[in-house]
This record gives sequence, structure tokens and C-alpha cells, in this order.
Amino acid sequence: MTTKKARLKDIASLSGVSIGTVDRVLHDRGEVAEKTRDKVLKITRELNYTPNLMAQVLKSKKPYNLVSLLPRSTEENTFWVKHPLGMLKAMAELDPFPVNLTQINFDLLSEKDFVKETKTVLKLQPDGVLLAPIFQSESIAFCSLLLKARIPFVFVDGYVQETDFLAYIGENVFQSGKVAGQLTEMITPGGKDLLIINLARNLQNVHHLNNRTKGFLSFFENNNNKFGEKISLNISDPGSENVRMELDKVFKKHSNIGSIFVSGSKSYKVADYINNMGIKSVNLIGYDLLERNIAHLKAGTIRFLIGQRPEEQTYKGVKKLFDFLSSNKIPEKMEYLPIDVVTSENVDFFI
Amino acid sequence: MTTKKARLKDIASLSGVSIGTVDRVLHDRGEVAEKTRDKVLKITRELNYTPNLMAQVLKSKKPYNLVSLLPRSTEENTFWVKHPLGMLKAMAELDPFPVNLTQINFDLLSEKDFVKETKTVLKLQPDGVLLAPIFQSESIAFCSLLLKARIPFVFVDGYVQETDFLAYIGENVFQSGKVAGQLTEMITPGGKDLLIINLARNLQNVHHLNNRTKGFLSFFENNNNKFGEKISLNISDPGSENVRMELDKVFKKHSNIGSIFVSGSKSYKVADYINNMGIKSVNLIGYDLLERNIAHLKAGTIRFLIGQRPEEQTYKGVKKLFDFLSSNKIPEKMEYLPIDVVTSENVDFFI
DNA sequence: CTGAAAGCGCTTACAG
DNA sequence: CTGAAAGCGCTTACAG
Repeated sequence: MTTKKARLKDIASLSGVSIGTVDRVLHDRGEVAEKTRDKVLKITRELNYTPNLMAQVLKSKKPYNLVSLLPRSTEENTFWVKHPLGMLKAMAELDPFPVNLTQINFDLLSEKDFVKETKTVLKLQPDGVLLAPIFQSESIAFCSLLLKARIPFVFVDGYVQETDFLAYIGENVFQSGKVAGQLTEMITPGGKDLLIINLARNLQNVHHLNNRTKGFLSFFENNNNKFGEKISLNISDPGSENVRMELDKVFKKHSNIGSIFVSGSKSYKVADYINNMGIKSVNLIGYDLLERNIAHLKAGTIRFLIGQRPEEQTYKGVKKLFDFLSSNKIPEKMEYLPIDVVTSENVDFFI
Repeated sequence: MTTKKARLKDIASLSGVSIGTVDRVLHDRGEVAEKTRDKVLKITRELNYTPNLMAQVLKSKKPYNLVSLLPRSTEENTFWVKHPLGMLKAMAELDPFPVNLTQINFDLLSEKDFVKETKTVLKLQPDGVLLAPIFQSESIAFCSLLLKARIPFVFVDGYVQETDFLAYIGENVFQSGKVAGQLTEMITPGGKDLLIINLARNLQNVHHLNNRTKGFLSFFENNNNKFGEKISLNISDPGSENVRMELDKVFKKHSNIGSIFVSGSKSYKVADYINNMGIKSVNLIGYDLLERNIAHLKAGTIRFLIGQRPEEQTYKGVKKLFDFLSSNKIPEKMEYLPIDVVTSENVDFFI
């Protein structure tokens, strides 16, 4: 273990050739006699040679160009505001290395804009791509172009099974729903009804939210069910007026609701309603550490938020792309991040 | 932003001197005329010069020698088994850089051994030290020696206010107790008694555990108290026989216990007891993702475990030492890691 | 007080 | 097919 690192020079002298030749062998640049090649490779293995990254980087002028393609954070949807921070953190750590990152954004609600921006990405001729595959079929098309151009890509937020992605970093959606189910079970008195709300404008997201809801419900399957009715509500127009109307209807019909599970990141909309109506003793469980969600968490209207570490997703995504490009490191393909259970008392350490 | 990085050469030509002189100025190696010095510094600032880490590292042969001083993980106490993993992860990431790490361990239960090993550390003449200051006064003595030798040190697990540490990475102990209190409040039916157990052999740890307990109790101060009695129990001999005896006494006296809070990492001992006695519907909340705790969590005997990310503590500790030594980066002094709320449904993503 | 040169380990033309 | 040399940006003796 204390042997010094082997250098090209060492391999060269042991093989009886020059370092230029060694380099040609190691980089498969051809023009080397079979016999020389074999000998050099043998010695390389014996010496357990790994290149000195410092020298390699110092020499090579060509930087790696990474491109990210993520939804734009908007007034109406601030979930995506954290993702750039993770990328910046990764870039800061990689500062000594020659890497560039170009951030491209698209409109979360527009397939057309997504397709347009995929073209922008391709024009940049990136060495690696970080992608949130919000739109399924459009993402498949884009990824097949990346594959053809031999550009590795990493998914965050979600993944598309049909593509040849380098890695996915993000939530296990089903299981995070199940965690929400467990928390709900713990804090809801027996006999009460449960209200399950899918609240999202983007229909493409439905798949995602459905999986969470399935996970949520799955928790109750094998537990002796101590609750009353499980009421499902889909709200596709998240305008406050519409949310109020929809919830009015439900609460008029059901007077025994004990807990509400909101499968998307807009639980604050439901919390607003609960506050406005002065409804007491209903437990609200939602997702994502948006400012407005956190305000309700601290005020007590929301009991639990489940966090999916958006920053860590993009941070790790950038790192994995770089490690793959610079050292050929093949990352673990599916990296599920921890499902954070966040309350008013520990939220400050998560932000 | 797209301006190329300035090099010594650029500063040299703009200042009308050689790069040797520029280097002398930047490293304060003296022997430079005041006037030259000023000019060089001015240009350096103007060009926004930062040295090329790659070239710096490539040139300098001298590696940084880090030393860690942590308790040994034992059969009886497996809490410390995770800490080395974080350090190894950091070292793997720092592989291209010239850093070494020597791990020194001591007996968690012996001040004498700790003092002995501090001497081992000093003999190694480290460039930086990572330390778990288990024994207060002995740690103060050690740290003052480090200070005298101008060796920076970072605390994990706990910190000693009286010393001049570079950084602390770990839990906010009081607040983590408060989180436990909140969870307890959420899942315990009104009117029930709460049992609070300090279970640890090492008396030095009492301060630590007391703080958690204080945090736990503080949660109930400002909430209208819906619970019955709060029973405190200190068990200093964690032998199973003794634990059984102590708990027998308590349960004989109190028949209305709704939840048990164990302030240390040995909640599995209490869980063992609960299982053996066939006690039902008591909520158990403990700390740390030890194997035996996790087994009880999955089996349902423990409801919540609170995690303090031991791996991340040492990982970040090593990184901060390296960043400080190599780039003079002053880290945030108090880095409180998130307080993880762990249940049977999300535990797998934490291990 | 200052400059010129060697060298860290690698890659990249170029000469043969 | 192979070797010798230049150079990436920095640091470190050495000469003057």
C-alpha cells in the first residue's frame, strides 16, 4: 500500500520503450507493434498503473461541456428553484478541473418548448447532459438522439425506463408515498376518513403522482384498516378559486376527515383553504420544502412535509457525469435518495 | 465570466518582472523590493488571479497528513462503526490529491486510553486532526497542544466550546431532542405517561444525553400538556439483566406508560425488554441507525429512530480539513447536519 | 533583489 | 512503428 504510484516513465523503462510508446498503447492510438503492445500492457497491469489526474488535466486544454435541461422555476411553481443550486455546488467543487456547465430551461407546461430546447441542447454539442424527463415520449425521442451522438445523460426527478441513461438520481416515488401513508397512520385517530388529493396542472405529471398515491394506499393494504372512507380528489386547475370550490364540495359531503394527503408539491394551497375556513384537527401531509409549504409547516397547518432533496439530485448528477467523462467511472444506475421526513422542528436544518 | 484564467506568466509580463519574482511576492518569501511587490500585488488583484490547483499539486511532492482520533467501535457499542466509512469516502474523492489519513482509535470508556492516543497523534505530526472530544477536560488539554503546534482540528459528534476548533460537524443535540418530543406528542394518546430513559455507561456522555433530554422536555413546555406523568430513569449499567430489573421496577409502579424516549443509541435494549415482556401499544423512540435498532424498527417495536449522519460528519470533516490546508478555505464553524426522522418505511434509503 | 532554468507526469505533434 | 522534445502552470534551487 505504501508503494509509490507508478508513472509512465516507470512502465517505459521496464518495457524498454519510450513513454511516447507507452502512451500510444494506453490510449489505443495504434501504430504499435503487437509484441510491444503486449509487453507494455503486461507491465502496466503489474505496476497497477493509474494515470495522474493532475498531470492529465494540466496538459489537456479541452474542457468537458455539460448541459442541463430542467424546467424553469416560476412564480406559480417554485419547486425547481433548488435544482440550480446543487449544480452550482458541484461546479464549485470541480473548479480546479476543466468543466463547463450550460443551463437550459424549458416551460414545465409546454411539450413544444421542451422539444425546442432539446434542439438547443444538441446544438451545444455537449459531452454530457443532465435531464429532467418531464414529457415521456418527447424525452424518449431526445434520448435516442443523445445515444446516437454517444452523449451520456443522467436523469433527475424521474426516469424513462425505455432509454439508455447513465444514471438516475432521485426519489423512489412509490416508497415515498408509502412513508406518507405510515405517517398518516401514526397521527390519525381511528375511524376517521382520509382525503387523497392529486393537485397538479401538468397532466404529464399524473403518472408520477399516481405512483405516490399507490404507495400511499399500499401502506394500508396489509395493515388492519382502522380508518373510514378513503376519498380521492383530482384537481387539475390549481387556481385558488377552483381549489376552494373543489374542497368545499368534498367537505360538504364528508364531515369526518381526519387527514389529507397531497401527492404533489402544492399542499400549501390546501393549507390556505384549511386556514381560511378555520378547519381544526385535520392533519395535512405534503411534499417538498417550498417556502409556502414551510410557512404552513411552521405555523402548524401542515404536519409533515416529505422532502426529495432536489439540490442533492442535481449535485450528484453533475458529479456522476464528470466522473464518468474524466475517469470512465460507471455510476450506480439507480440512486434513490433518502426520503426526508420533515417537521416544524427539524425543517431549519434542511434549508 | 468567459475571460480565461490568469497565470503567473500574465502577471509577470504585465508587471514587467519574471514569474519567479511574482511567485516570491505571492508566497511572501521576501527578498522583493517594496515597489515591485506593490505593483505585482496590484496586477494580481486586477487579473483576479487564483493559482491553478492542478499545477500546484503536480509540482509539490509534500502530501498533507491527516489524523483522526475517534472511539473504537466495539461489540457492545457499534455506533462508531460508520465513522470510518465517511472518511474513506472523502479520501476516495481526494484520491488525485496528495493526502494521507491515519486513523487512531481509543477506548470509549477510558480517559487514560484517550490521553495515551492523543500522544500517538501528536507524534505523527499531522497537518490536521479530526477529533471526537468524548472526554471534556482531556480534550481541552489536547486541543491546546494542537493549537500550540498550529495544527488545525475539526470536531465531530460533539464539541468543546473552550477550544479553538476549526469547525464542528454534527447534531444540534438540544434540537434533536425536541424533534423526538414532537414525534412523541404526535403519536401518543392523551393522558398517557411518558418514560424518559438515559441509557449509557460512559458518564462523560451524560452531558450530551442530558441536553437531548432537555430538548425533549422543552417541546412540551409551550404546548398545552395533554400527557400524564413524565418519568425519568437513568441506567448506567447497560447489561441486559440490569436493564430488565430497572424497567421491571418502573413498569410495576406505572401502568399507564404511552411512550418511551431513549436518549442514547441503545434503544434496542429497551425494545428487547418490551418484546420479551409482550408489552403492547407502547411507542418507543430512540437514536441512531445501529443494526439492532433497525431490526426493532422494522419489526415495529421501535416507531422512530433519529439519525445524526455519522458518515457525513467524518466525510465533511476530512473535506474541510483538506480545503483549509490546500486552499486556506475557512469553513462555516458550526455545521449542524439535518436531524433525520427514520421509520421502517424509509430506513432502507439511509443505510 | 531578480531572472533563468529544471522538473512534477502527462499528451501531442514531429522527425525518423 | 518508435523516440525525442515541447509544453500545460507552478515551485524551487541556483546564479548573478
